[in-house]
Amino acid sequence: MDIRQLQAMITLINSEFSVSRTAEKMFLVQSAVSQQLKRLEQELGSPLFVRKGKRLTGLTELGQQVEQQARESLNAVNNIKLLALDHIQLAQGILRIGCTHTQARYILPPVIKAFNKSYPEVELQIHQGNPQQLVEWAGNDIVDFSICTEELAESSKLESIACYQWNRSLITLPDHPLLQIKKPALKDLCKYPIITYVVGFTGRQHFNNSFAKAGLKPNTVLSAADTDIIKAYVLDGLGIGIIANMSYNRKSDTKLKQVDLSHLFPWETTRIAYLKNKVIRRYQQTFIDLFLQVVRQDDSNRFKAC
Amino acid sequence: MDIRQLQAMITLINSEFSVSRTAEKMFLVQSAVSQQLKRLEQELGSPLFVRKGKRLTGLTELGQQVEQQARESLNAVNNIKLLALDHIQLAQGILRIGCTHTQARYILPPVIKAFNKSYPEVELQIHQGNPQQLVEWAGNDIVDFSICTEELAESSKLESIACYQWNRSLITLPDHPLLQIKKPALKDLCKYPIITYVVGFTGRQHFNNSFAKAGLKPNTVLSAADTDIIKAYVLDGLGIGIIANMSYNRKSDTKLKQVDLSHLFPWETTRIAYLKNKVIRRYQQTFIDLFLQVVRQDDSNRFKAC
DNA sequence: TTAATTTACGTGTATCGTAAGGATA
DNA sequence: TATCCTTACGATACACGTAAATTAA
Repeated sequence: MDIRQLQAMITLINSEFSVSRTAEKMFLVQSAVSQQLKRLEQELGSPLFVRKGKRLTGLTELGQQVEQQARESLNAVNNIKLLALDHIQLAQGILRIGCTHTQARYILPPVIKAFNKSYPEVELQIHQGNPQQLVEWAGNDIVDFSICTEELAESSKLESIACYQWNRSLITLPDHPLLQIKKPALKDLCKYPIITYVVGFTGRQHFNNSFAKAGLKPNTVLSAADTDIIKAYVLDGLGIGIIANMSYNRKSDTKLKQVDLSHLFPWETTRIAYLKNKVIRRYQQTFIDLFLQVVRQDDSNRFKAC
Repeated sequence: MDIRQLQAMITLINSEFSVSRTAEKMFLVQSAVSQQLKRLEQELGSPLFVRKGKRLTGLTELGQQVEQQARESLNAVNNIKLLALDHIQLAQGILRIGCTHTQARYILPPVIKAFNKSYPEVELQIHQGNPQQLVEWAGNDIVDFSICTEELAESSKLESIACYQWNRSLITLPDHPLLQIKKPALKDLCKYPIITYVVGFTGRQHFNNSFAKAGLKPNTVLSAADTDIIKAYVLDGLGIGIIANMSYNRKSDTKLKQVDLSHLFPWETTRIAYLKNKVIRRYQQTFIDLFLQVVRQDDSNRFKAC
């Protein structure tokens, strides 16, 4: 048995069973991959793949069992390479971070600045996506970590660290009547058109639940995946905004007033998630440490430590 | 990187860093292994082994980290082979069981009889040893399972299933004065010379503790690793025997009287231990099932189910 | 037909074995 | 000196690429 054979099998699975795309990804010709897969099946004595004529369409029962072990084996082999790279002290490489717009725009900048100072040779990649994608990417080793608030329970492949907790704030134009109320209630919010996040993003599910539990129906006129859009429409007078409180910036958002709403909604926990059993390189650990440091030392009262 | 290179590394570690013995075990010449190790180190870019001139003497720091991952990778590769073998329905192979004399002599016979009936093609090996050896053997894949009462907490490599609980019995010649007492106390036992297991075996540690806690000192005139020896000396009139209660056989031990002592000593748990993460072949699972079935259906009142 | 996979065959690379060269106990 | 490990070199095996055959969409 050969590592490349196992690699071919896993790449094939990750390529929807297309041998030619697997070959591309492995920098080989199709026939080479075809042969590798054939040899693997021959050595094991049973087919691993379901075939429709010449096309591969899926895994046999044995194939599914083998897939698990193959992934573990390849992961361990990859860990060996990572350990060796780290040992040579090469503070070089790529750091792939998955996150939502909110993270990329409002939390990460100081972290990335500090990280780049420590490891100028490491290429930083920010992969922006929705929570489902973030989990998928972390699980399939497309990114090194994902910074997630939702969907984490889904994947047993992932481990995660709780980083901070946040809640929501109301943002309005300076002359809005809601600003007269010190602690607005849910039913106060329902009187006005609301602009907030789309479902699946940034705690939108819990947002909905809070109203539903109170028997209320908010008048959500617009949903967006990122806070900048919400702010723009609030400024435009379309309605009131309800955003994650770390997205309000006292200094730059001078045309918007902010009111804390943490008495109305549950606290959300943001976590860094990464593949279980995967070795974490030194610079990756540094990134995590910096991230935690930044959110914990932040004195803007935007997050709560865990 | 190549599986054989990793295999060479692990075999080397398991051979006290002798390249020549590693080569023998791998059915290669020394130079081939030497080259494999060299290529592995070259690819990783740092030495894995500490050298004294040309001799290898140990692992570098990196080597130790790599060893962990290499073992995981090889284990997964081996699991793939096992899964494939099991899939071909080959009810053939070897089943290597580690156990003490007590197990081999008094518990296993009916299990082995039943197993052999189901899988006549499987070669059964009983590796008899002391509890420390049993744990070591299971941990290094020298045996497939070990049946252990002690020492299990030691190794985090192992998983185990609780099988049954047992306690001790007194055995004496038919005319012994102790037989007049219905429930002998510890101090009663101290009046007579005692024959029991050597330290490390069959609950001897807890045996000692029970007396120590009561401030008593038993008069142990002879210790043996197996019950047959103890019985022989009791028959010889050397003293009273204290043995595991599953070792007394009502039918064959007619010249010895037995008194239950479970009111005096803690219950011991016997477990089947096997390597974590290792795939269990179908016939191995059958063996475990048969073992559990036998001890749970046993009506001789010798064990307690868990 | 087009796109994709398998099979056949020749080439090049990489690993093994032989044998010689050093190093250690 | 005897044992053990490394290096050099030649042979062999094996995986890859080219190209033709086969099959599905």
